[in-house]
Amino acid sequence: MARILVVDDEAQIRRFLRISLGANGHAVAEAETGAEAVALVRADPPDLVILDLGLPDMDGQEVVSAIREDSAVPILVLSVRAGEGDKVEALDRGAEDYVAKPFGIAELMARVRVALRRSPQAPKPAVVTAGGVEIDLDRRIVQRDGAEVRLSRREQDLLFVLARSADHVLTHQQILRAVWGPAHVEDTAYLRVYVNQLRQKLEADATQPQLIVTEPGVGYRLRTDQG
Amino acid sequence: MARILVVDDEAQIRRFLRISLGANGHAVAEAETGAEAVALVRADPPDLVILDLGLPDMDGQEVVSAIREDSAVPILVLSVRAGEGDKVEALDRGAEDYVAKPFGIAELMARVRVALRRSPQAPKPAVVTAGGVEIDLDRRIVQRDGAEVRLSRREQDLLFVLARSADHVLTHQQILRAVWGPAHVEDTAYLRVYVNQLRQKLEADATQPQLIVTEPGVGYRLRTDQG
DNA sequence: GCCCGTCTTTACGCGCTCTTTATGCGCACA
DNA sequence: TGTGCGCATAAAGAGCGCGTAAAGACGGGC
Repeated sequence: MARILVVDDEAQIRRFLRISLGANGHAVAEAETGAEAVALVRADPPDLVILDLGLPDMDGQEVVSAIREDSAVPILVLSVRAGEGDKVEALDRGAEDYVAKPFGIAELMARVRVALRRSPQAPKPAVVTAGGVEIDLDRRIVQRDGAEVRLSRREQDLLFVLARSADHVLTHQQILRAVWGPAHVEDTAYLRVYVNQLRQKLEADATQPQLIVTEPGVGYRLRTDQG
Repeated sequence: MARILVVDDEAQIRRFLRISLGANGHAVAEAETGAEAVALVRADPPDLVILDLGLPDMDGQEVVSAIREDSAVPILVLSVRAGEGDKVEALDRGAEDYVAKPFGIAELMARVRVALRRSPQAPKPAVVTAGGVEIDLDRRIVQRDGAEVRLSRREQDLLFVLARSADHVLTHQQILRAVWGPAHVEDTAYLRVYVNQLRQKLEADATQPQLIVTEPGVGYRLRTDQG
């Protein structure tokens, strides 16, 4: 799900975090020292760093700053030091969150989720392009060669369902259920009509579809530039 | 510096936060109840919400969810409940951070800074232009070809809701909930009437809308110059 | 109490969209 | 070569979403 770097000199804590994070589907890398952590982040930035302030080689606060110089990766600080000054310093140096030990694992996992959800590790392109056609999923706008294309509601629904699974085959049933609802998973006639209408409006040559391609006996697929 | 909404039923806490936040250069708005907070966020989203979970009218957790339905504004939760379950629930409902009372003011301010620095510092354009029409979101002023346009209360509400999501499609329900409240999400007749009135006042040719465009079966969208 | 602007509600007709049906084409298979 | 199936395409009727006007209800100011 996400790649997380755990920085702590105590093997026991690392083990505990590795298991907990792993159970939540994350890939865990580990570092024992600040220098090692900084080097790892620089070499291959993870999606999140969990950093214990008490490290043998350098002050944890310095590690926060050092990482921030290279990367904007979110940093979640762990510390036995519950003093307010430490918290303020770490947060102002660029840490995203600060959890005092001993911490509850449920809370920590919740805070990990928070940190990960606001930094979409896979910034999915909200806009799909294919040939001269541009599909803006966020704004629900479709353009062809720069000009906006007028689509009816059903046409839009169908196109966006395909676009959201760009370059993946969707079966007739999947599409019908998504657009017309579970009651119409058999009405493949709808599909043929509307696929055709979209092709008329979007394809350069509707008889030679480049955008919405038929997968015979299976379904349809929207082919993009990057796919 | 930033606009912050403080939600707490205890006047003493509100006062304390108002002074502390004000000293750091923030503009503070206040709400005593959950319903009031949700309404304020909907009407004019602040940059940050500081929310006490213990409110008289509704469960604080519900307030988090209600705000999340309308807005992505960061929410910092305060609570006397230090239980892990409460923390996890609030964070998973979409809160950005959770601070247990009693809290240190220095730590709280540091966490406010964290929440603000990652929130879209991108100063949203306080003024939206489209064709000859200029919409000043801050001052709630609308001009057409340099001349101020008189709009009724509902007309303003509707226009500003659309303008705040400029170039994005808003569904009938979203608009109705924002302007007329949750009880009228079915009254699409309102929408037709008021959209038409705005077009009469703002469009060059009300029969060929360039500003407020209809998305058939979905909703409406305000089209700007930059969009 | 009256006036005027605003909001709400109702009514109507046009035009688009959805649905449905019919027809034709190409391919696989016997 | 005929048959059947899946898909493409065209077309037409029904339904309703939307624009528009206008009357009634409401409320605030003088």
